[in-house]
Amino acid sequence: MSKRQNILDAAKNLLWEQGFEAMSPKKVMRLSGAGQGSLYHHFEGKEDLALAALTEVDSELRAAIDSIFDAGKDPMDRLYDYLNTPRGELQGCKLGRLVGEKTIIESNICTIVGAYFDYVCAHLKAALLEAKASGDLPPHLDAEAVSRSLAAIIQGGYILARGTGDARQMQMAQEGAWAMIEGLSSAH
Amino acid sequence: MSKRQNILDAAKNLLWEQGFEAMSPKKVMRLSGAGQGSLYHHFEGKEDLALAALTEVDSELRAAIDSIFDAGKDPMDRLYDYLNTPRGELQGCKLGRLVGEKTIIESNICTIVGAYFDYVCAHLKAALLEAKASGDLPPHLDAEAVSRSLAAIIQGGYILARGTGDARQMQMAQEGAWAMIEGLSSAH
DNA sequence: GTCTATACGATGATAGAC
DNA sequence: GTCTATCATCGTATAGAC
Repeated sequence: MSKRQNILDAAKNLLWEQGFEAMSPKKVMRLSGAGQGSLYHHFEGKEDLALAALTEVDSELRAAIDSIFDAGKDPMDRLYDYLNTPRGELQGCKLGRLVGEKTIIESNICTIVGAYFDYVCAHLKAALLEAKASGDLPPHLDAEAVSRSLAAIIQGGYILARGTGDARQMQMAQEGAWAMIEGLSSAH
Repeated sequence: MSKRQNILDAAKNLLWEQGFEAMSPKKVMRLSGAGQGSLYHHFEGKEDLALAALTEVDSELRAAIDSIFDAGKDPMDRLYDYLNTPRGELQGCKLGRLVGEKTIIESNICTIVGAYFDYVCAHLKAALLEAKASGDLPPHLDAEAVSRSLAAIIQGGYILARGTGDARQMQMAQEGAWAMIEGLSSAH
């Protein structure tokens, strides 16, 4: 495997485990086995490296989302699957976790995260609209707003879990979300 | 005003605007006008200072929560008020925002955040249970799980808003949450 | 209590040899 | 492409004078 990819993989790991500010070039070098020269030959600097690493992460996350929101599936099944995917790690969303850092907000990295959120919400909204159209959800439900709520439950679930050190908080947040969606479905 | 309080206020501002890792003793000194000697006289170090500052923040946030969840209010009104309090800042929750940082997770600071989350969820759960008892919400709704979902919507709403740079994302997440609660209320 | 001086490792990057 | 110096700056803390 090329040094470049070694560096990229190390950066991905460190971003995931420690965040952007804590991901120093030195740590990347240690973890990848590459020297300083290699790092600055392949990447312009720390932010450029993170940008490249997170572009790969973005692709991986979108692939998982595409699988959950397969257009061939029933819309309620898509929602169920999104809200029941096990999310046990206390580490948080590989992209969402980063926006707590001020440096991220001020950098180009933030656009990757924002676009990913929009991507997820678009899938959620489509499923909600289809479910409304087929009579599975009440016709006046605000699909746009609810899509944001459901995405927020996942991101916020990670926050609760990390804050309390209890991974079940995420599971409860997800269960509560489905309980509300299911309640709206069966009762209108 | 005492130097000690100046230092504490500066720390609170920096924690709120930049996070824990970015809050260096040097920045606290500049912002507070205090010298290094004062800082280390009143506090053992950076973590001790943050702990003291966030203990004050915790009290302030709990007071706001107590006001929203006034026991004299109708339970549905309490839920409505929690989900309709304007949360326009992109800065995020003064406590929840911090748990993205690895250093926080490994420190005693995390227990403050976790306890605050539990406090909020307890109030939410109580309101949900009362609403169920009075027939405003369906009897089988899982109050524990939904309380976590609603708290997660607030924390996650901040994440969405910061990631996209659009404060309205938080507002939408809150509106969607109320749409679901209200839908459950009117339809069962 | 408050200040200045000092220490030492880490950070993020550049220079130049191979 | 990859490596090893080398650098200025910052972060965190201690020492000791006033």
